Amino acid sequence: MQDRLTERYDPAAIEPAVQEHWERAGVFRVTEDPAREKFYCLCMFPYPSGRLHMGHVRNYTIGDVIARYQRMQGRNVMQPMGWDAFGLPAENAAIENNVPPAEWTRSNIDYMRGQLKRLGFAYDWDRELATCDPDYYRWEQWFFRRLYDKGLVYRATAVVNWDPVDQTVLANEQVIDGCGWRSGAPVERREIPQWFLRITAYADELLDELDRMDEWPEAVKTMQRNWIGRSEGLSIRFDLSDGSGQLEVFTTRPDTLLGATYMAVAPEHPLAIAAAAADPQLAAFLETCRHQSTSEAVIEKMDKLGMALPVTVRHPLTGDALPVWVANFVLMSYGTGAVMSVPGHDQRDWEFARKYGLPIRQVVAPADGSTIDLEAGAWPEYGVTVNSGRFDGLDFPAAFDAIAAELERDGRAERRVQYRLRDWLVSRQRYWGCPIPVLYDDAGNVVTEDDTRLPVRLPEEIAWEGVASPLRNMPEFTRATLPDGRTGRRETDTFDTFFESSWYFSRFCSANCDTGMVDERADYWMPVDIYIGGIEHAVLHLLYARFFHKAMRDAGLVKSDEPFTRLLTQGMVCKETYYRDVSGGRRQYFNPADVEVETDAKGRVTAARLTRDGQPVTIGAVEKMSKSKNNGVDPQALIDRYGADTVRLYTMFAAPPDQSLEWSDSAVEGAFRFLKSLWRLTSEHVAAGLPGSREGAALGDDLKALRRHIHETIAKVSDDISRRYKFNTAIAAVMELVNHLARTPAEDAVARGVRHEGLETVVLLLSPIVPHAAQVLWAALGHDGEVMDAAWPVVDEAALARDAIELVVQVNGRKRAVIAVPADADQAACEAAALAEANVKRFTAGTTVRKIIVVPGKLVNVVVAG
RNA sequence: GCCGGGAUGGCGGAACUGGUAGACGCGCCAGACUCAAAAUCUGGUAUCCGAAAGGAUGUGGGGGUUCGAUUCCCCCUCCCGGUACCA
Repeated sequence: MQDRLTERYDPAAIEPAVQEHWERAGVFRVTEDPAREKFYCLCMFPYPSGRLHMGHVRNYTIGDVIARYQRMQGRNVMQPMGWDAFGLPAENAAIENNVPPAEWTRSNIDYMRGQLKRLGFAYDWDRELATCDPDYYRWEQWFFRRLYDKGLVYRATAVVNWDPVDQTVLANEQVIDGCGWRSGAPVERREIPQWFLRITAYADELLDELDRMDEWPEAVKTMQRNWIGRSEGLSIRFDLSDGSGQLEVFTTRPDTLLGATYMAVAPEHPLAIAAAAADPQLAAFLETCRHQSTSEAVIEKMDKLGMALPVTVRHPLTGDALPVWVANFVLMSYGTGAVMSVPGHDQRDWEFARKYGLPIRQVVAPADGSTIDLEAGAWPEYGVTVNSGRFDGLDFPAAFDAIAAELERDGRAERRVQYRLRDWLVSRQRYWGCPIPVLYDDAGNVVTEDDTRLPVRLPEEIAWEGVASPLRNMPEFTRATLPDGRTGRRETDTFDTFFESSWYFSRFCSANCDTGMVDERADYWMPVDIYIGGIEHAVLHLLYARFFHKAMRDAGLVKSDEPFTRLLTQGMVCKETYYRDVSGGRRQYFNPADVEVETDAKGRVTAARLTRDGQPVTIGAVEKMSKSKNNGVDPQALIDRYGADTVRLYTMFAAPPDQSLEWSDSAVEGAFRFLKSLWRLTSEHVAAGLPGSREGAALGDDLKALRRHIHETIAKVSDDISRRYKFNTAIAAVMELVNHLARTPAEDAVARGVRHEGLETVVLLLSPIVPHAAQVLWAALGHDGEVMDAAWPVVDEAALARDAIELVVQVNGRKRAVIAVPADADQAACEAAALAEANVKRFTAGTTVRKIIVVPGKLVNVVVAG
């Protein structure tokens, strides 16, 4: 390590040298040490899409800052990294470039690993894993069998998007305006048998545990609670009028039962299908429904359409005949595929009833006696029952109980707890995933794979023809001998990639274990102390991972109830978009790197043109960096130009981690400028020789103020990093300190001593953020060893003492003056000083002082009247 | 549609528990250095009035609570994330 500073800050020279030194010394390799407090710091692992994007840089810098800070607190810190390597983009690359997914994925991993190393992240690379590696996925195949034996796995049919031209299943993302993204053909719904994990068996625990997860953001917990959607209600069976059977529905509002005026069933409901056989018009309607999206967002936004079925049901209380309709918004996969419709008290039912002339009845009224207008819309609030015969005049719980009791007595209903959460569909009809380890005998019966025959390897040498998974056409894969020696065939579906990402954090603890899924080392490291990743994972990934962890716990594999003690959700990285309208109403997007922006005298953006042709482009919205909007800024170009430390510093400085970040190239320049000036200040300081001890020397007012600032900054930055996770304000505080250090002359030994203390503090406080520069500066300031192993600075309470403080003086809440008072001034003294101030007198003259509010240490507010 | 989040100078953001709105940085303007440019340094920079002192206005819009509201409550607009096969 160098100990004399070059005059110029040259990241291209120092960063590779420092990284090489880390690598040689193996400083990030960790093992279990029961004597030390552990800290497991984890970022959501990346999908190896090709190159790092700014979202990755931001995510991993946040994690690295926290990991390095915890290390300086003396903890045994583990920070691993791996690859969420299965997924759809690899198949798209295979189709587009005719390169096998395995090859594409592994070369992406190699490139991106290099980029991560170039950024200087403190990872223990010995623990690296890729989920497409058979040594990884064999254990989830093994665990699938444990879940199967426990009854937590089952096979049932589910609806998929089917592309009739490409003869393949499409992801929701691949369906654009109801058509396949490649074929352009209208997509069909198709029901096929698929594998499910019984996550609903853990619904109550997943819900209840949220109350004890104090270190998760409230927003994420609320979203998970709503997603699980526990509700208590009544399951009611309506008799079909012709006596041919019953129609079962679930309702959370039995108090509105007397207001039910029709029933609605899903297009796939047996009643609808039966009726369509005799009615071509109905059959045509069901056919249009068959082309409907499977996505909730699309279904809920489309026109609500329906048709009457030639059947009625009997109301269980009144005996009235209620019509049964088929409606395109009722989901077969949710509940029983049928709902009772109460248009008076449900807005969607109201709109449907209005559209088709169905009756609307009021059966609940506001408890305060006010009236409602059912002509204007439904009234969905809780109130008191009306028009409900012998059930009139009851509030919600009383009406619920009375109606439930009567129906239960007759065996027509029972109270039930229902969840919005559905079981986890883990089958994917895709090639690039972990093979589901089951087989079928010649009669089609399910046969689970034997542990001894695992892993079921995904063939990687494949010829990709067309767009469908090649597995189905590979007899060498599908033809199999069953564990008992009979012939059969192998399942060609693969797991949802959320399966892999649901347990990788446990595997990191015992990454090289080849005798089990995890070993006892996981008991030392788990749970993860802080998990950092995008807010877009608030529900799906984080709920699946919580469930999987509990399932592993119940299989005796891990000990903790929850996998992630603390969660930090980062916002997205955004950038302005630039485009031109091209034919067909489409837009051609241009990358910001290829666009020049014009500004007016105030720096306001007025126009943008394409550098290539000098012609204008339209300035679009600021959106999440994405391929489709072509607004990604390549971090590599910035790293090459400014170095890793500048990129890290800028991403941490630009916004707090949980907010979205709008990328600005010029602000990166500012971060670079700051590092250059810190470098220069330090270099000038050490060039004059290191100062001796300042022990015992008295400080003047300026130096006292500087020392106070140094120690206030230590307190502020420590709190910002460890409690608030506000790295932007931590950096701002350090910048202020550096400005203060630079403008305070340091000519004599005492002043040079204070400056030395200040520079040491700055280097330590910044070292988690800019570790390369900090290492070199630390050495230059006269220290041996790693700055990351130096102790975090400690606040000197004595340095914080102040003689005088400033108080704001307000008159009627408006700031009129700032006064200085002794730090120990009492309330009366503050009031007197405030009232004596000339500008305060101006506003109090000729008025009566009603009261004076003194907020100690902050302000005095004089309330006057007249 | 539903669930969650957000909106503050020209821009990113700060104000942590209801107490000085705009810290820090970018940009811009002026000046210094320079033959010149770059780099660097110094000063200014919410808007309006004013030479200044100071004053008025101002945190997406409308209302409310309070001595005092970016912060708490109610209503609304727009933007973003998720919506179960993108990861």
